[in-house]
Amino acid sequence: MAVARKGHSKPAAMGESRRRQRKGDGDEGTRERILKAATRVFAQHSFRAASTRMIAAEAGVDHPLIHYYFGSKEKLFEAVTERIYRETMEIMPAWLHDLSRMRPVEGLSLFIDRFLDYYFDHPEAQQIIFVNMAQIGQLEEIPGYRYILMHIEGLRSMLEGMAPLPGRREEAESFVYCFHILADSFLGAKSAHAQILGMDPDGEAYRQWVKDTLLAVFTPLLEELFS
Amino acid sequence: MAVARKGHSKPAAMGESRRRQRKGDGDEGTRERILKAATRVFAQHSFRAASTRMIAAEAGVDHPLIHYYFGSKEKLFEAVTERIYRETMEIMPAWLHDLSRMRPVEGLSLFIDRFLDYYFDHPEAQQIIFVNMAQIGQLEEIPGYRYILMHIEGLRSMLEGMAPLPGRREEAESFVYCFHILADSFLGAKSAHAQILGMDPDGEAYRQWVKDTLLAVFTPLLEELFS
DNA sequence: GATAGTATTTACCAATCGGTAAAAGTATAG
DNA sequence: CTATACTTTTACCGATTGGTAAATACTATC
Repeated sequence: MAVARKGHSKPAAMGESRRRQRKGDGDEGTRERILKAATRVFAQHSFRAASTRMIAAEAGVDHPLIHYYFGSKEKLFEAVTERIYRETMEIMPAWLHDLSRMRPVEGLSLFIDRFLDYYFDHPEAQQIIFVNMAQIGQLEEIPGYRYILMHIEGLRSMLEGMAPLPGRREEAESFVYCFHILADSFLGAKSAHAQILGMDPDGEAYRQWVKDTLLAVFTPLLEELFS
Repeated sequence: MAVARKGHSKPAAMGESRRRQRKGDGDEGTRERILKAATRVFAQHSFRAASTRMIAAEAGVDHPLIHYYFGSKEKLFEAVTERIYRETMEIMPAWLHDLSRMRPVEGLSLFIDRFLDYYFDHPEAQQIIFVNMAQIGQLEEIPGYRYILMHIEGLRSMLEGMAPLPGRREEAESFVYCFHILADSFLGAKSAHAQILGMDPDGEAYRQWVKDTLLAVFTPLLEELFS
């Protein structure tokens, strides 16, 4: 008779034993494949709208495996948001590298390039934030939203720690906050913006439009802050 | 035996016959109560995440009445978005009244006040746009998204027709588009922003923050456009 | 009061949801 | 080979989804 576990066991023990049973899939391990599939699905649908069956199908596994490895939809979502938060916090400092020795507008341009480089390669982060944004602060409290708030706050505090942010404090804060919110919309709802603009959401033209638009809006404010 | 209709009949005939059967509810008519309840529910949940049962409960009716009056969830959503689009298009010109004879920054300030006055009283419009934004342009095509796109486009073209929008055309377009996207986030996801800011989403402090923030970001750009 | 047309309620349907129990498969340790 | 632990699959549960059929309630007209 199978043992009835509560929660789930930690299959990460056992050293190196699960890494050969997959077809031609680059042997990732079931847990990792579920996590990656969940990241993709949660990037397209809010926590409520996403279903464990969709994630299982995306990962090519049977849906009970999700509960075997993660226990619940909530905990899977938490694992996804936690990883994204951690990875983003690791990469963020690189975006600021050498910016302080440049002139403000050039620094902003380079920052936007680095920022867009990363998020066009890892769109899920901004997408997950965007599709769940309307639910944050609402009555229904979902574990994992915590990491979304920390993500927003992390980006904000990093940008505010950005070398020189002089001028009136309130305007500097508006600069940082609005930059993030705008970028989150352009990257998290890119298919909508691209459709409105008549562009391919994954094409170079859209990327260039995002950069030009952010520069056009924030350059005057930046120059005012430094005047 | 009851007649099996396909679709649904048009209960709007019969002149004046349904307006007395409700308790103390201000006698609205069932159809109108469903439409208003649907507007509230669709403002909090995306089209997919909202359910006809939630709407029926919100309206205080049995859920088959939704299909009796509107035929399907899609058509109900379409009715909601169509009305919001129509009402917004009607009110928009008033936001621009007398703005052209003012100095740009003062005009922007007054415009923001009128804009926020309306959307703090009618938050559903921006909320519905926001919670469905990520799905627009995606594969799944939902009737009613059309009105959302028309809403965005209408606001954009109205603002661009705003008396003088001089300067480089691209920057003027960035101004208008980003203003709308930012405002949509501040109003459509106000509970999230308010939580991040530690404010009450329906309080005067948050409204003031929105105005100050929009002014801080767009005043320098506006002045540059007019220089 | 009978009739006809509208409005509402009751009872259902198949599909899908998150989640669970238990059997079946698979590998390793002794 | 056997015992054991881990992994995967099968089969289910109750709840909810959008939607429908049919019965009932209501109201105005004749």
